[in-house]
Amino acid sequence: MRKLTHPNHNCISETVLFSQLPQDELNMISKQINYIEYAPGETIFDVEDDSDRLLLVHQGKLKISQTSSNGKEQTLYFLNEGDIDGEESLIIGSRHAVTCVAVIKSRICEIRRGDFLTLTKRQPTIGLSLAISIAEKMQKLQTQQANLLTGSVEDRLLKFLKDTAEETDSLSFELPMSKKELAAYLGTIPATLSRNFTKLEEKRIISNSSKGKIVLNITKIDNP
Amino acid sequence: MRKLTHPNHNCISETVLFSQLPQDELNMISKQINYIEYAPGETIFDVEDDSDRLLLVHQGKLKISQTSSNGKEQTLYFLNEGDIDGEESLIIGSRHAVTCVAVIKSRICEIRRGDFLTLTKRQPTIGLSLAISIAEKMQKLQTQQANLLTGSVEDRLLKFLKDTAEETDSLSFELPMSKKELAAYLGTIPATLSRNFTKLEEKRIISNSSKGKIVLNITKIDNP
DNA sequence: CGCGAAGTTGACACGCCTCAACTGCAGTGG
DNA sequence: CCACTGCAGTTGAGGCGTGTCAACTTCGCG
Repeated sequence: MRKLTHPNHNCISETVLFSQLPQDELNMISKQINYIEYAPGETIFDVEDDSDRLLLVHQGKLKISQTSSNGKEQTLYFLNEGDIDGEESLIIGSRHAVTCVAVIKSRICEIRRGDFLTLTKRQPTIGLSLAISIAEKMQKLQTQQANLLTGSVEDRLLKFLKDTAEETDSLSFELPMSKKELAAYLGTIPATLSRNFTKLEEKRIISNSSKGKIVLNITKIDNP
Repeated sequence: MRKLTHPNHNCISETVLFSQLPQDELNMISKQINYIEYAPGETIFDVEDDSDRLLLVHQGKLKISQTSSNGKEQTLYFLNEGDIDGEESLIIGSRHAVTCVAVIKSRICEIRRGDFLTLTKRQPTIGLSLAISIAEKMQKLQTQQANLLTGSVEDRLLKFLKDTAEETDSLSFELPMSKKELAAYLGTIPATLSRNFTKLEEKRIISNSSKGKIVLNITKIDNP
């Protein structure tokens, strides 16, 4: 990690969490944030880390994962440009068993818990914004994990591909991550994932055109 | 469901969510809550229900479950006396794919979303309380599901038994729910659960004494 | 070119789900 | 009071998906 000088870009004002605040308040917060660059693979925080802070992703991609009692690691979700994370740690304190690492080179604005708490006293309305932010994340996490809990790897993979197609607004796209990472995200291992890609190809649901491009052969994207 | 007269018991003031509010505010909210009794098996809300409201469980036991795309139902958690639920629906609107049913006869205080939103405008600090409440639930849910995602049924069952022993503060206890429900909670089916109970008995980890009582044979409860 | 990681493919075993039959128990009604 | 019914729970047989282990190929990079 490498601490950077204050960015001309203002992470704060672009965030829904703070967008309602008056200008002078924004200026105060700006002085309290750290702007930090992380190299690929670097850990932003992990289980033993107790320095609680809010993350505003300015550039790059982060991965949030969880390691359960038997030692297996499960990817929960990714953070991309503009995403916020760590809202819970602001109010509860440290997050248990959650790890955050940079997937690629990333630049992040960080706000420490203490600074945030004093802010909430001056600006009580921010609590509601925070609640909204957390609630949205919870719903996201909930539906993600519901998919993991039920259904086969094939089901999960297909659902992921459909979702990706929807996001990119195209039936032909590249995977947003490596297959190894995708396996961890889908709660499986590369070997099994590979077989399921083959399955879908044999069923003519996808075709694997040149250079890792995925083509979905579905007339109607019927996601719930 | 059966609407009851206003309870002499005040759900509101006992809830952390509202405990900070002044008395006159508490009185106002009290007029807006509904006090309702649900029979066992009755649905409090489900996927298609869009009447968003906060639930304060006064008596009884409720079950929150989720049905994923392939039709399988997964129990997420239970609500007991004093528990709150539906915080997310207050601010986001309806919760997707989540169902709530009464396990036994239950009495619940309900606050409608609209009423709550006007409340937050008068009392902005309540937003932070709400955020805390949601964040805590999110952590709970997160660790619960992490256990589901990894490890065998046997692991999950044993962990559940240990947790239950810890809660009841005794190595000898009755299951807090039927084995059928426990199966759904552990993400499996009764048949598989039954076999795993047998496994644990053969390993002398538990003994199934008279009348459904479980006895854990562990010198040290070594939960992480 | 050579190294290491990513990805693929095969053999294999095991856990879990499916289906099904059977038992035990509680509630119901004749 | 005792069949009848229905549901919870158990047990068995069987099959499929998935994790494990291992060998091999492919790819990217110094």
